[in-house]
Amino acid sequence: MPPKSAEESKRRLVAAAIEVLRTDGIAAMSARAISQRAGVAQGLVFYHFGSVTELIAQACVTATQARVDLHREQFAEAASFADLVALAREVQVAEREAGNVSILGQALAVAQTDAELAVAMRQALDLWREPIVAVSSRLLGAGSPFSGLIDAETFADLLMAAFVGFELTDAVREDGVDDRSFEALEVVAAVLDGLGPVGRRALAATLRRRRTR
Amino acid sequence: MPPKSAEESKRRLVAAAIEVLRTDGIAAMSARAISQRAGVAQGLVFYHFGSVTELIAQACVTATQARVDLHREQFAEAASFADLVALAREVQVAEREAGNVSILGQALAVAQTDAELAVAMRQALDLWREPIVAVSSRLLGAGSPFSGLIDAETFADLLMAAFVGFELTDAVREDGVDDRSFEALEVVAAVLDGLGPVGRRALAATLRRRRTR
DNA sequence: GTCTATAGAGGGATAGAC
DNA sequence: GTCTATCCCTCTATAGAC
Repeated sequence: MPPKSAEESKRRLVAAAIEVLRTDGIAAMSARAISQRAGVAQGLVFYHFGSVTELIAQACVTATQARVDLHREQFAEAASFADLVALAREVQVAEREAGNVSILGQALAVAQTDAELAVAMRQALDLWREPIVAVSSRLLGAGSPFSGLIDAETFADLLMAAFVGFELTDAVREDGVDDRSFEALEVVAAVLDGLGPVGRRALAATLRRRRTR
Repeated sequence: MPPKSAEESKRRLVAAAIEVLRTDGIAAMSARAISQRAGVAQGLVFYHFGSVTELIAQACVTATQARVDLHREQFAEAASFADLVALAREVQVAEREAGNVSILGQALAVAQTDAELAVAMRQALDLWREPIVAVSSRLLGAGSPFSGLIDAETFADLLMAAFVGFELTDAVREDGVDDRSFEALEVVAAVLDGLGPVGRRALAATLRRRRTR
């Protein structure tokens, strides 16, 4: 059998790492488990990546990049809070299917006490952050009735944190995906989108009161 | 040396488990590491708890119970959204100090693929959930201008998810605790609390439009 | 570049003395 | 109830053949 190419081996290992993380969890991650699923020798993990941690790090970033690209057009189209919630719901379903958010959550947990993995997780989170900040800027930036209320970057960070936390907490519930959460957010979005001139004036007045206090 | 009591050994093991989880992370959890820090024989982990996982599970629930009790009075006093945000900030600081939210996050990650641990994590989350639902009910329930807008339980679940996600994502950032997030929430809370009659009417009108659509 | 084999450490869990 | 000692397994990482 001719030796496979280096790129092919690395690709298979990265794909296998995601698969193992997805199906068996972070506790089951090992060079043996990953290389076996990849169909390559265990030693290649260290030859190509140096350590298991580094393989996991690269796998998380690579997988996240692919998932973000998948939703890029949808992010570009969202133009209201209702759109944002609908998008969040679609992304939640799609990413739960692919297991990517769960992967991020599990890797994040390890990254709490692993500086090397923390660097990679920051990169992965930044990949999601970029399109989310773009949407948030459209909804909260100049020209919107919420301009100056909340910083788009801060809003995006809160959204992402909630997303990760939702995925982790939801998995330990017995009743599966909690549709009520998204329904509640839909109501909030409808209110925010539907605020007429009167509502906006009241909002502006409240903000003025707060600023001059 | 006289043998210590069973209760004392169990107590020490539980405390040591939390300590190891807090300082070295979930990846370093082992019967050896825990028993060494507890100053007892390694075999006692299995004698008293049956398995390392079960010890971790009980430790998480016990530790969470203690932390929740610590904040109970503050929860009882919160009567506005501003109070809620201020409370969240205090809890965030206190729990970061104690590392309890980080512990929950890491245990939750493992619980994604460990049914036994998932049961314990549901119990731990429910301990936080109870006082949070109580506060949420006061803010969103009958008599409030938001009555019927969002279910208190759903709101509480979202809050908790955001809290866990915030702790996990914040830890991998280079700039530490992001105060801007809480400042942003303070603004939102002030708006919600400060909505006068006009704002509430506008809100009610928006909700009516949505319901009859 | 890929493979097999293995060293060396650490882990879960149990047996049996006290 | 607690301890020490141990079995057996899995893990990371490396060495060396091809």
